[in-house]
Amino acid sequence: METEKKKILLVEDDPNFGIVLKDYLAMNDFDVVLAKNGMEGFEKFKKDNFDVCILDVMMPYKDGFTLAKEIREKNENVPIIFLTAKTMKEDVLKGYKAGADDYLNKPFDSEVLLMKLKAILQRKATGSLADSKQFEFQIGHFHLNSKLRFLKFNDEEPIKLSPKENELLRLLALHENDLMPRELALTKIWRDDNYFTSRSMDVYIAKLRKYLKRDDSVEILNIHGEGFRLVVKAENQ
Amino acid sequence: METEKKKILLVEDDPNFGIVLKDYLAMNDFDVVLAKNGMEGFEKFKKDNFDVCILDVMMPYKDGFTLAKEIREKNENVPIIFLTAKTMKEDVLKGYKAGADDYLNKPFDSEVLLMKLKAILQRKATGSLADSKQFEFQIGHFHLNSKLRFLKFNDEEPIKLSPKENELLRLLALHENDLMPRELALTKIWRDDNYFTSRSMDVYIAKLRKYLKRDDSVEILNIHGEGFRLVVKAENQ
DNA sequence: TTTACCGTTTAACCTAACCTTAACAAAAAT
DNA sequence: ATTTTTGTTAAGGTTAGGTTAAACGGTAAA
Repeated sequence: METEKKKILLVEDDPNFGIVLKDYLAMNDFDVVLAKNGMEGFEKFKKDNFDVCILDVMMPYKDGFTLAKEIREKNENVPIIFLTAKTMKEDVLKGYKAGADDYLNKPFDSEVLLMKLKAILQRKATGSLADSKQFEFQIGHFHLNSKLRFLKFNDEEPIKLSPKENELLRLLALHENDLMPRELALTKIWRDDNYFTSRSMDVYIAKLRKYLKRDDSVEILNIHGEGFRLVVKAENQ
Repeated sequence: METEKKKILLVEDDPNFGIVLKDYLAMNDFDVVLAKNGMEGFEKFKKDNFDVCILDVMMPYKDGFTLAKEIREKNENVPIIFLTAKTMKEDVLKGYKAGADDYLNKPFDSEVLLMKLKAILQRKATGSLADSKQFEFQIGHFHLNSKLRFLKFNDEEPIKLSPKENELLRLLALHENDLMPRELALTKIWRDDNYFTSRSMDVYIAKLRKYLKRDDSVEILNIHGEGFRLVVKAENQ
């Protein structure tokens, strides 16, 4: 039985918004610690154990992204949610979002935040621990947005991905340059490991290869009998 | 109760335009202080408390970005709106980094400026957690007034929206450029998530698409099995 | 009361999206 | 050489979504 309140570190420089959000989360049975800038946030993070961190990206002195990196050095697993301005251009945010467990555009719907918190804590509780949901990736010249299910190559029209394409590419990206075992994808995405699901997966590998063809520095290699490897060759730029 | 007029610092080097804009804002119940260059702007900023700053970017001696940085050093929270030439793109990004809350391309629609001012002041007041409080949206060239239930395209006759059309578009606008999950709309608007309400929602999506067709830069995309996405493409002309 | 109107739901039909399975070719392992 | 695994394309079936029109139900005008 888990009767303890979940602890949230909230780092937000706007004092009005910070307090409103803190109260709202407290009302919904979270234990919230509010820090009003990146430095204070990091101090508070070191002194306690948090279940989730919610970081504003745009803060003076130390932005949310920098803070996230420091937090990651201390703790690889704690889920991080970024709050970003809606007016920021996507390419500006690309870098920020990569490495996030989730993000929300400000202003946002408080119910959506609660949903996300619930989902993240649920995921952690059910033991799929290291699998906290990172869903944006830079893959060579591609940008994968796994939440909106699209793959963008430079400035081209985004390619829409089907759920299976998306999950598979995401799993490969999580193991970038490393082995992504067949069995892992089959159990995680297909929920069953048999001849047919295995063949189905091969079909999806072929589809992904077709998409990724436009960037020579990216390819999916097979390791016979083991699985696949998403290889991103280093560029000179 | 907030009966005080909101105080605006307007920094604009073109004297004609500056005076016209000042008068227009004054007419709309703002208390406007006009400065005609960056240096004068900073002096006036130090001597008073402003709710918003509107800064022209291109000014002699001290440009708007530089001024913004100085203002930020004094006050981390005051909202800043930039007025920029339409052709600038790099500079816009630079502006965001300096901590802009919004920007407008010159020449601009004075009503749009009012809208942005209202939105920003609203956000500050409510801490932007105002999912139930935001009723006006700029959607590309459209303006949605969700309280009065109309959608206006440029200067055309406003389109009257039915309650369902209105709520659905509002929910999409709240999630602009992001996923608006089917389930969210169904539970929030239809209060029930079943086959029929889902089909009903699709009908309303079709209606909204028809309205939005007159602006090429706005569209409602479907994310199969997940929900919809109101996409507003950035203008480049 | 009847009629007209409006917003909404339901129905119907069609297309697009998605996933699996089959089939055959190529590569790797035995 | 034979078997197993993988690469790839295409056909098939299922479900979700796009769209239009008719049916429904409530309310206001006649």
